Order: sequence, then structure tokens, then C-alpha cells
Amino acid sequence: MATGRTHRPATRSRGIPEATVARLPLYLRALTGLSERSVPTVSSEELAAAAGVNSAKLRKDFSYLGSYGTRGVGYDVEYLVYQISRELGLTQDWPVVIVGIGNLGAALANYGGFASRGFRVAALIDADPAMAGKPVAGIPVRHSDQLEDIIRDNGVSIGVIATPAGAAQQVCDRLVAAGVTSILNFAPTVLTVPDGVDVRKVDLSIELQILAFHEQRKAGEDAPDVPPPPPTTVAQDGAEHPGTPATAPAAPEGGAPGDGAAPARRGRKGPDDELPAVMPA
Amino acid sequence: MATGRTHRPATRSRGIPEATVARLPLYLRALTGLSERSVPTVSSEELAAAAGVNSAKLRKDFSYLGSYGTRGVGYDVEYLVYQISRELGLTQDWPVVIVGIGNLGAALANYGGFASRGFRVAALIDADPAMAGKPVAGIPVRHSDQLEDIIRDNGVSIGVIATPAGAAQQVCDRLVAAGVTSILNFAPTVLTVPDGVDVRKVDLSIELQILAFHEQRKAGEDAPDVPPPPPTTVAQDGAEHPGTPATAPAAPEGGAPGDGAAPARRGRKGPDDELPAVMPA
DNA sequence: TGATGTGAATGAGTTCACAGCC
DNA sequence: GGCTGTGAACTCATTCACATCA
Repeated sequence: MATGRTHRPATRSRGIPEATVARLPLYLRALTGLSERSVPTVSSEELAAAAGVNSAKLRKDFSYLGSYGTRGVGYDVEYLVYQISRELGLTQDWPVVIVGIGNLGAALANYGGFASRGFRVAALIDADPAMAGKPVAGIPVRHSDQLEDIIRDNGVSIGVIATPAGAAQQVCDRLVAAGVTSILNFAPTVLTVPDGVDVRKVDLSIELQILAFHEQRKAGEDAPDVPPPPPTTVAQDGAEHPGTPATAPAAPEGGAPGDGAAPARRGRKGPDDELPAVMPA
Repeated sequence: MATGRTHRPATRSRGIPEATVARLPLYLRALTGLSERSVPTVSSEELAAAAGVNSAKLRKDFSYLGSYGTRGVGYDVEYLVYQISRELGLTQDWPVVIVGIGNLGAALANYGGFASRGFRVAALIDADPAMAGKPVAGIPVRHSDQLEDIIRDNGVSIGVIATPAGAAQQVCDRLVAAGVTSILNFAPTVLTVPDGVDVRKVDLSIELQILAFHEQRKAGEDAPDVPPPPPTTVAQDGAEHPGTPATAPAAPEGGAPGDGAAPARRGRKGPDDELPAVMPA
């Protein structure tokens, strides 16, 4: 362990940091806006502001792509648009399939951002036979029996999973077996994939929870250690006291920081804790 | 600039790294699953596997919360669930509003993950008068005129923006003015907010573009420097050769790496480049 | 002169590896 | 013996500050 990792330490060029890659689409969007307004050149300062990053970061990011700017002047908008598009692989056409056509899947199918910028919805797939044939966003939904055929016939290498959590791994396995090597996962599950397959995750409830964390901080501010009380109004809901905290999982005693006697959070809120995304697929 | 930033370097406890915070919801989900299966304790190894991280990272993450494990044994599931929930602020009730009830907004409203874990959809808001009163996910949509009242009446501090890009900043401003201090933004725009307001962004097209980048790499593998040719099939689309690259934005000449004569990407693909999310709000 | 491009400094996050405790 | 908790090493990312060049 820790020996191999061919990570291309080589000459130069190849090996753009992941953090930079993640920002390229942001720059691209900002540049596209400028391009539409026929702005010929931008400085790192201006473009950084439009993309919501700081200019030093932007310049360093661009330096990984090459020397595409002109000192004393800035960057040529059209040229940069092309270079970034090419770097991201958007100068070619990527057929994608969306699996799981519930609310979310339909939203994705209708999403303008899919159609533009090199992505093309090759098929919508759902496990519900009743959905089959029904057009969503102008594309007829196909039954998941045909998943493998669709992937192969269209040379699809990118798949989007918008199924409930329970179906996600299974769908993922089938996609991968059929040749998909990049997956965008909206289901709230950890997907297991073989090496060589990329998975990116978009998880609505996780994002909300992160916000809640920071929100709590704001409300609690200088409360030194105890869990701050409800910051916003609304908290009581009628039956809020669950059973006696008898089930309280014995804390490892020895002065654990920040709390006394955990109420064990008994009284399981709802049965749908696994956050089923939207519809069966 | 760069002086202030009280960032709590203090004694201990407060100051959980952002990266750790972002993983807590993941651990929580894995733990919830174990809890439902009545598993009493887990080792860092097992839990890490379930959450898709490595065990050292998990242990370090937990160490920021306190010493909640037992050496030689592992972690008490129920106890950890409570501690993480508390740390994330999920032991209280967070009313949220969703603005922009198009496909995506509806998907979010129906999303199980919202209802569980401390979040409660206080209202759905849309700018389309025709939507007003129509129930979505059992909640009547309200017109955006009432946005401020809704925020204040319900003590909402978290808002979700699912409007088209064009409306997002405006909606954001109104949310913030009305007292919202955390925003989850699904619109493909950079939002500008005052200090003290948190914004998290979920951007479908950016995620896809990042996948495309890696996908391209896989296909190109050992092509040393030139942009690899289309990996998947499907590439020609009829009229693919745009006008002469006359408009080609003069590259800064001097041997720029990796490409010759950028085709300037003339012939703008489609007019909907700004990726309007779904529906007016 | 006014911007880029980039080494060097700093900081954040991850991983290692092992002491400490059950 | 087994597993947590954590200093220390390391890797990755951001920021600074300035040499460099149109």
C-alpha cells in the first residue's frame, strides 16, 4: 500500500487536480454568459467574481490547463470556452440514460442543463410497466427489461440513478455490467462499484443536514458546550415526550464532553427513514 | 482582509472540520440502518464500510465529537445516533420552505428525506398564480407574494431554491431579507448573499460535467496530449463542421499545450445555455 | 503599466501507525 | 486480544506575493 499509485507525476499537463476539475464547469458557465453578451476578454478578477471564487485560485486553475491568457490583458472568452469545453470532454456528445422516472427523474429529464453542453438523454428507464411508452419530456419511457439493450445500442457510458434507495445498487450493477462507467447517483445509498467506475453522489438530505448544522451554530453562538435549545420557533408538536429514556444507551461515562444523559432518541419518527427517493424503477 | 476570522482555534470541542461535518449525515444514515436492524454496537471498521469511507477517517471524525466509543468493543449504535443527530441539530424541528414548484420542486416536496430527520416542509411557494392552492405532496402551493409572511409566521430559517436561474438571485434576496440564513440552491447560478448566510449548491449539470471529464480520460487513456477522439459512438450529427474557423480566437500562439487551432466552437448549440431549471416561480 | 503565471508559504484533510484502554 | 483515539507524516488545496511579459 502506498507504493504504486501511478498518479502521473510526469512531465506536466495531465493531472489536473480534482478540485480544479470541479470548478471548470463553473468557469465555463460564467464564460458562456459573457460570450452571449459578446464580451471579448475578461480578467481573472472579473471572471473570478462571476464564478464566485477568488482570482488567485482561478489563475492557478487555468495554469493547469496551459497558458491561455495574455499578460496585461486577460483571457479571450471564446478561446477559453473552447479550451475548457474540450478539457471537460464537452466537445463531444455524451448519451446518458436516466433510470427511475419518478418526480426526480422527470425533473432531470426536463432539465435544460442536460440537453445543452454535450449531454443527450438517450433513454428514460423505469421498472413500472405502467410507465412504459408514456412520454416524459418528449421521450417515451422504456421498461427496465431493456436496460442492457439500450445501453449497448446507444453506446451509453454515463448513467443517472434516480430510483428509490432500495433499487439503486441493483440498477447500478446492471448499468455497470452493461458497460456504463460513470454514474450520477441521486438515491440516498452508498453504491459499490468495481474499480474504473466513477460514482458521483447528489444527496438532498445530506445537504440539508449540513445546513442544519451551521444553522444550529448560528443560533447557539456563544453557548459554550451544551446543546443549544431550538433556535427557530415551532418545536412542540403535541406528543413529544417519548417513553422514559430507559433505553438510553449507557454513555461511556467518564466525562464525555457536551451533553448529559442522552435521551436516546427513542420513539422512531417515521418508518420511511431510508429516504426512498420517489418512485419505483 | 485575512485578519479577523475568529475561527475558534480555542481549547477544543467547537471547531469540527467542514469535511467531517459533511460526512456526519453519511454515518448517521448508516447507523440508522443498523439501529433498525437492532444491531447494538459497531466497530469503526464495519461502520466505515457501511458508510463508504475508511476506518481511520471515521475514527478521526468521531474523535472531534468526543470519545463516544469503547476500546476493544466499538461504538454503541443508539448512543452514536443520538450524538450525531444532536451535533447536526436534528433533534429539533427545522421548518423549510421550497420556492419554485416545478418538476424539481415537486420532487423535493415529495422527497421522503425532507420529512424525516427533523425537517418539515412549512410551505411550497411559486410565482405562478395558476399554481396557487393546488396541492403538491399534500401541501397547497402558495403564491410568492406571501413569501415574507410565510417565513416570519413559521420562523423559517432554511430555504430551498428550485426556481429557474433567472429568478434565483431575486428569490434569494427576498428569503434573506425575510430572515432566512441558510439556503440550498438548485438553480444553476452563483448566489450572492450577505455574511452570515450559508449557501449550499446542488448543480446537476456540473456533476455531469465532472463525470464527463473522467469519462473522457478513461477513453483517452494513453493519448499523450492531443484531445482524444469521441470515445462512445454517436458523434456526427449532420451539420458538424461550422463555418471556417475564421472566428477562431487567436490563441496566445507560443506553443500552447495540447491542441492546434481551436475551432472556436462557433455555431452555438442551443439558446438555452443558461440551464433554466424547470418552471417559473 | 497591468495583467498573467507560478514558486513558496500556509492551511486543510487524509492516512499511518501505535499508545492506551477495555 | 481487539479496537479506539490520536500524534505525526504526508498529501492535496488555497493563498500570497512577485517575477515576467504583452
